[in-house]
Amino acid sequence: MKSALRRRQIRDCARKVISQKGYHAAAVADIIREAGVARGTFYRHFDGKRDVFEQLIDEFFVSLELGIRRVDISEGSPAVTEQMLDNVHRVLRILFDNADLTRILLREAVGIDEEFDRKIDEFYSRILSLIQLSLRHGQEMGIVRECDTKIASLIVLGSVKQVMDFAIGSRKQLPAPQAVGRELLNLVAGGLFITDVAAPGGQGQ
Amino acid sequence: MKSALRRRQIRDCARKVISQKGYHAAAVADIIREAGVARGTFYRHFDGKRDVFEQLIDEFFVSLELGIRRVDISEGSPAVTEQMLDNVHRVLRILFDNADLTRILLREAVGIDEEFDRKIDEFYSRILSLIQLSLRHGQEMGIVRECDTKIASLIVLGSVKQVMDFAIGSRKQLPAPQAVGRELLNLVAGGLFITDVAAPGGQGQ
Amino acid sequence: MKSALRRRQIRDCARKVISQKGYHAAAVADIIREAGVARGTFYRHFDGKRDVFEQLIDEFFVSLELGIRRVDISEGSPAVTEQMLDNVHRVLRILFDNADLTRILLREAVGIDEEFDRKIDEFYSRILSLIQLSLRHGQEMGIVRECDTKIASLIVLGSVKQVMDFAIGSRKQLPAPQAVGRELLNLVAGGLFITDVAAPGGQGQ
Amino acid sequence: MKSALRRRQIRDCARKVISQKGYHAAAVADIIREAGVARGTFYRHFDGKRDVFEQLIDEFFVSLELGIRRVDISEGSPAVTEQMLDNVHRVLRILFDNADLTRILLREAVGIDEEFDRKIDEFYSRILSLIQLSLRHGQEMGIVRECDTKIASLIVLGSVKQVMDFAIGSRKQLPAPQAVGRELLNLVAGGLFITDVAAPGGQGQ
DNA sequence: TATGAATGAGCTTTCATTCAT
DNA sequence: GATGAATGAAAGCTCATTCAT
Repeated sequence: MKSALRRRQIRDCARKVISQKGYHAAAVADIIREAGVARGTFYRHFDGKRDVFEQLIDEFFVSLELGIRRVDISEGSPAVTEQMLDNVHRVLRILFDNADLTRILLREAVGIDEEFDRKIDEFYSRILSLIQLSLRHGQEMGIVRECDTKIASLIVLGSVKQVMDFAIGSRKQLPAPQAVGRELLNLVAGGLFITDVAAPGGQGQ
Repeated sequence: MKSALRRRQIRDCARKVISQKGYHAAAVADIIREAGVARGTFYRHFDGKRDVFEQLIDEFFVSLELGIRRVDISEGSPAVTEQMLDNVHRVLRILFDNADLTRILLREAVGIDEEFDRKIDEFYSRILSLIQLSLRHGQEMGIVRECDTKIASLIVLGSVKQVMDFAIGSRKQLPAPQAVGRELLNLVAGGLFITDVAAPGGQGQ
Repeated sequence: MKSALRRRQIRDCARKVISQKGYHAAAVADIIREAGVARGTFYRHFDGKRDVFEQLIDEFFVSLELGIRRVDISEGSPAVTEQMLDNVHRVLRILFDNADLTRILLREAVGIDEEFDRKIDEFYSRILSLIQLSLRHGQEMGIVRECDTKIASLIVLGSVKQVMDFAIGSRKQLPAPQAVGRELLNLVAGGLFITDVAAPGGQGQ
Repeated sequence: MKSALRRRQIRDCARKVISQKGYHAAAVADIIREAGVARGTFYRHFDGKRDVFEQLIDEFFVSLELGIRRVDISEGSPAVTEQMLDNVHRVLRILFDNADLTRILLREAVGIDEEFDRKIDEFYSRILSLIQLSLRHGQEMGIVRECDTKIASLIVLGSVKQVMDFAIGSRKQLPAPQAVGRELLNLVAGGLFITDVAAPGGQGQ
């Protein structure tokens, strides 16, 4: 059981170091220095730098996916709208509470190698499917207007990612997650801004 | 003048190689092999791998920023809505026409090093300012509803990025830019989907 | 402690290789081949070629400076003349016993770079000060005739260097240090400025 | 004939650059920049960096060797002592007047490669022979006392080199060559082995 | 003759990983 | 399990030299 603790300790240090220096700039030497263990110890617990990193990401993926509950459309369950908003809220909270992992996901996990890119693509694909499913349910229940739900889900995802990226980037101080959540929801979920574009599809672009 | 051609040739090869293998996986050796020139030739024209890469990105930034025109609100100019839509269209076209550079921008230029991150952050900042300015103009003219224009601009940017990322990722075949543009505009610009979220701001999350 | 041994082993090989091929011609590859270690091992123990070289020189400087004892002019101490001669003898012995380092100092450590040149200049400055001090003491005691002790010390140093350089250069076989020492002393110390060394070596060499 | 001028111009620039930066640090690029010519032009006139350098040294050797006249012991010629002193004076003047070449000879021409080392050794050998010959003549005429003329000549050479090295090294300002020459001569020539130089100490050092 | 773009051998250095203790 | 010295493939880069124009 000692082993599991060691593993976690090293993983935490890797998380810290990588979120600060970036995946490529973070050397194994940095991680073990931070953890106060020897090189060999590191390799006893992980297959290598990529491995710790992958575990970090995997773990975060699990957290996030656990935060997203499938919309329950059976009798007596809460309003679909509310369930969707709750999902967004939970996810935002996880992202805010794990700013370093969020940073890693958005900024460091990109472009590691093909296989890793695929893994991340697959994660986002699953997220997109869930969003799309929710939107479809909303449409079925007449509370989401007709649209290409594929693209709509991309917009939801992209918006969350960009807002989080901004929140992370502005080092000064993170905006309160509640505030960000509210704004985001008002805009994305509540209806956007250009009030009078009557029949946008008509413009023949 | 020959020199400029050579430089361009190498830059084009770097563009190809990096968009295929990624920044870190692409070695200078790969670039010069692709270009069919000697090592020294590469270093005669560029300070190093990072330098070509930076030039690639810089050039792309210029293209993109040239594609975004400030909204003209003087008498007799086209409707603000139309100008905004034109901007989105032009940018989408540039992104689609330079799928490899777009891929590089979205997937490879992230996490190179701190200085580079800053450069990209600054680019996005400028873009965000332009979007925000347009939205403010729209509000002044009563065609964009009241909202936090900062976050709204993040949503516009994030949406475009995510849609493009998806378009790039689906290797099979890129969706027609027109189609993507239309959908995106309908949704982002025209108003979103959840029809009846009455007063989401009230929930005080 | 193993580490210190490795370090010494590599340093010794560097000493051998550099004294044979010269600083510039000696590649790190040559040193590690001689030492039978991997590239990484070399860089684990030294910052680079310059670093080993500097350590080599530093170490030699220490040996040499340890060989030069300040002239003791208190009651009951050996004659100043004798102490001066002893110093020259000790230094000559060290130089002869470390012919390779002497060669490195005289022939390879020159013109490496500005900083190194300064380091060597400083070493010689210290030596010159010691020589000058001895001469001054000799003058005070009336056994060294009046002269510009600054230039006199340059002459002593230059003579030793040139004689050693010659000894090293004649690859065939080094002259016996005793012989060289005796000649040198007779001429520099005995015939030069020390006025009353009546019949210094009996000239019989 | 234009060609000869070009050659000289480039050689002069090489002289300047090399004396400032050192042989290894001075790149061909530095030399041609200083000379304001193209790379190809440089290689049209010289076989390479080593070649200019060698020419520089060769030329200096010629100057120096021209400055040393064989001692004339025929009837009616000036006193041998005077001829010897004249030689030293002439050489010192050349060295002082060409401080940059002197610097190159003493500090940069050492340890270039084996062949070059040999060339320089041979130069010094010739100088040593001339010195030794003078000393022998002096001995024959009873004005130089008995000693090992080989080592005595090394001492003369080493002294001059060291004094010049010091003069060059003290960047502040070169001591007047006359002063240095006088000091040097008083000590080396006057006080050393020449037995009957009546009152060399008188010249007010 | 002058030019300067092109060459490429060869150098230093890094760092993820292995393995004997 | 822990250690850290050793490994060596692989990368970036320099610069003296060549050669087509």
